[in-house]
Amino acid sequence: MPKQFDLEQFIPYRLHQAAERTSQQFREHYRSAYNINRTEWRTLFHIGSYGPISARDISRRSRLDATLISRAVVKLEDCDWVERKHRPGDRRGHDLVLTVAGLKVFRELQALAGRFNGKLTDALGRDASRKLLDYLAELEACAEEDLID
Amino acid sequence: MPKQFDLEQFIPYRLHQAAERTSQQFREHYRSAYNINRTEWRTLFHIGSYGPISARDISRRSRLDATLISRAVVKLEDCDWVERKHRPGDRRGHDLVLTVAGLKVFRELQALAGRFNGKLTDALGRDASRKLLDYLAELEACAEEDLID
DNA sequence: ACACTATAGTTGCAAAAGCAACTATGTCAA
DNA sequence: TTGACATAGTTGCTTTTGCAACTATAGTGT
Repeated sequence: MPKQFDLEQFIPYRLHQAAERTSQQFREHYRSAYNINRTEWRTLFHIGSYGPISARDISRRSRLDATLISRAVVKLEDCDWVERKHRPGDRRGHDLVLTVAGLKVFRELQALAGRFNGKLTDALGRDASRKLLDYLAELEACAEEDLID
Repeated sequence: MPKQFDLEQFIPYRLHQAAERTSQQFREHYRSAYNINRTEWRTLFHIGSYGPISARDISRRSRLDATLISRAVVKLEDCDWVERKHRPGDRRGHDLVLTVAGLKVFRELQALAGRFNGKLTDALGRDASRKLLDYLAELEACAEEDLID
């Protein structure tokens, strides 16, 4: 290995550890308060933030498998938080929008996420937080290329 | 929400996205080359890097559920990459060590991980990479505290 | 009209992860 | 000693995720 490879400096590993730990409390909250899982809150946020939007577009944006979004939408419909309407003239996809109840949940979770993120950002410092997001964007771009010989 | 909360700036979300994308190629490799999963390579790396070590200590270090480590160790034993020995005087835990074959796999994957990480580090720059790891450590420490309310 | 291809979404199945309950062993103090 | 508690690990079950195959609809070219 080139210069003593150390697991603790392996970026994908460390990113995953940091992601797990920083999201844990947030996950506990949306689980206990709303009985939804990660895919479901993400789907809710995508519809709330970018809707009307199709399941396929949520899948592309979030890079989650279309299957996951499909099931999440069914669940969110069952909760009466999301409605789907066929786009006029195309019976394949749907436009997904939040219901009034869904919007309420979205706003509550969004406010919580904002405060949550605020604490992380404050702890790190505004400048470092911005740099962190930049680094992450660079890494994501970098991961498009071939990283294995 | 305080100042237009944007999903794309939600640190836990972005960390997870970056982790997924940067680890994808590495995952594909250890899957196709060695038929192991994430928990298994991590367990292998912990034993290779820090062994002899108990399953419980791997669980603590990696923050993976003890169940996962237990099953991973069984799998790695089946591959004849890991051996377990009772610690003298305590029949509860075991010391886990790599076999010769396991060491070979470990070294190969370790070398690959080193090159892989090197490319990420080079893309980001040495200085930024170091800062990134620092930020991640800070965030992980921060996640120990109460971030909700 | 017809075949061919692309798109949107769903279903079924399998792998992976997470949780609670369990066995077995060790520790400690009354 | 023995009773309470702690530790290490395993088993069974459920949830979550991931993949491949499928239906249905739309577009394209001949």
